[in-house]
Amino acid sequence: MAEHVMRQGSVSMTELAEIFEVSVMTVHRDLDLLESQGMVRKFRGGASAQASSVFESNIAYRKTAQTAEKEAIARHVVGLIEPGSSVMFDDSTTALAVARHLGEVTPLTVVTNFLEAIRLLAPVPGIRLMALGGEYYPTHDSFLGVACVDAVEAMNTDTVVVSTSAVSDRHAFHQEQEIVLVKRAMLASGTRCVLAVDHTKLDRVALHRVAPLEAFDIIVVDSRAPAEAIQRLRDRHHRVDVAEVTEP
Amino acid sequence: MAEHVMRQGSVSMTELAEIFEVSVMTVHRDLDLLESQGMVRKFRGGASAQASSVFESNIAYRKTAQTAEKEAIARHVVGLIEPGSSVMFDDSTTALAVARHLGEVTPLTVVTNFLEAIRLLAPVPGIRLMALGGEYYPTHDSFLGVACVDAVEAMNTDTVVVSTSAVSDRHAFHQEQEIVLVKRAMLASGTRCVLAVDHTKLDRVALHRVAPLEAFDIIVVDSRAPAEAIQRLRDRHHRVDVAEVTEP
DNA sequence: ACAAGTTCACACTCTTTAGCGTTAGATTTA
DNA sequence: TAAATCTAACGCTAAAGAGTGTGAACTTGT
Repeated sequence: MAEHVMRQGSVSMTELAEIFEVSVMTVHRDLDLLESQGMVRKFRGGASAQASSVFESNIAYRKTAQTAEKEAIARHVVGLIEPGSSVMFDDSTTALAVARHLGEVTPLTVVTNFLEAIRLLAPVPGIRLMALGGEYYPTHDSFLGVACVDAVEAMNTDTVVVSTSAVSDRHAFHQEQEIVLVKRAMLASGTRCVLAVDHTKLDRVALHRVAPLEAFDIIVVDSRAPAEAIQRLRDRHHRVDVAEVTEP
Repeated sequence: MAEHVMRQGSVSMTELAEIFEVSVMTVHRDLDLLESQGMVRKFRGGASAQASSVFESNIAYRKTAQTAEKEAIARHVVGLIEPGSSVMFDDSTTALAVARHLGEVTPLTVVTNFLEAIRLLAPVPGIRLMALGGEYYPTHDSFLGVACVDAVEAMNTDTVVVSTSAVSDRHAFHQEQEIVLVKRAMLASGTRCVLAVDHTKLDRVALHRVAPLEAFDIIVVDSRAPAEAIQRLRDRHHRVDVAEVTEP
């Protein structure tokens, strides 16, 4: 339903009800949900799409996008992690995919500010979980802010895995300042830093520079990335690992 | 079933199966669960009770104990909190009862290291949630350790609500060092400190002293506390609030 | 003031999930 | 080795939950 609102830009309640063959009440409920997630805006009589920049940074959307690619990247990243070491990662859906596989490389110390990952890893045996505190941001389902940056700076892990919303030839970018600060702090406290991004992030930019690509030791992309984009990164002396995507 | 093991000290599988009229398989499953929660010890053919000091500090047990009292205390404590202020609380089941009611006094800033409370409050509108990071302890479902103490010390809230496992005439006690350190830090960072304990905690001691009762501005107990115990606390110039227990 | 739009409360259906027992196979003890 | 005990796998049942629709009450805009 969200997709239909996106395409049309603006749709009326009754129109949506007819298209999906459901009652107006259900349309209301679903749109309320989408609105609370920041996907659409509601107004009397209908709903309209959000600016794309807004909803692209929204969890509900991010979770559904490029799942196959993220899964592939996650599997590759987990292979880079050695049992017994420590890993820190941020509040990205790519990191969440990584988290799902961390039970396979125990024992492990895991540090994160991402609540969903905390929920996921808390019951896993063999994982020593450290949470980064901070102010809770519902739109990201994670803890950010000064308290979080402080907590990151008090730690050091063997591996840091971060993902950013855009990557050019020279820099990694993100649109939100709060998140940029946390990611930067993470990069400073990892012995080895991994940038995990799917192919849709390449050759794009966003408002804030997170860091130059030299700050990362390894860049992991999925195999749907254009060969020439990968080559350009390699030409700049970056180590680029390509994760093979299996599913359609 | 846990209670029966406690009373008998040691029981055989088949005996339990007959008493509760269930299959031996079910007894196995339930005991495995209780064992993973640290409530009992299993051996071939049966199970035995844990030392009482061990299981009293165990979440699974604490959650089921004195729920009516905790509910009454929680309602009273919530009444002490003003909308717009900030509250910090620890990983006690009493605090969890308080958390359930915090949605009634919004807007509010809430700080805690208790994962279950975080799960509970994260979706509540009107609550600005700050999480205290640290190492995750499955037995308490909370974040403790140096990182947590540091995080607490970096904050200041209007009200601090803590509960301890034992309270004498002069001190509050707790049996675990990690938790004691966090509670102490919390007491130091609250403008007003509330001690919330049900009547079973009174006139008891535990291994570690958390703080003298002077450190608390208000002590909240339930109405099942012996009148003379309350009087003794009041004689020492403590403000003691009594929360009326309604349910049986 | 009226009509369109919205929200609330309740009931219904369908899916999911938790708990239990049975059987069969593995492990341990005597 | 034999008997007892434990574990794993499968299917069943009952309870819980999510999603939906209906009608009444309320709000908003013209």
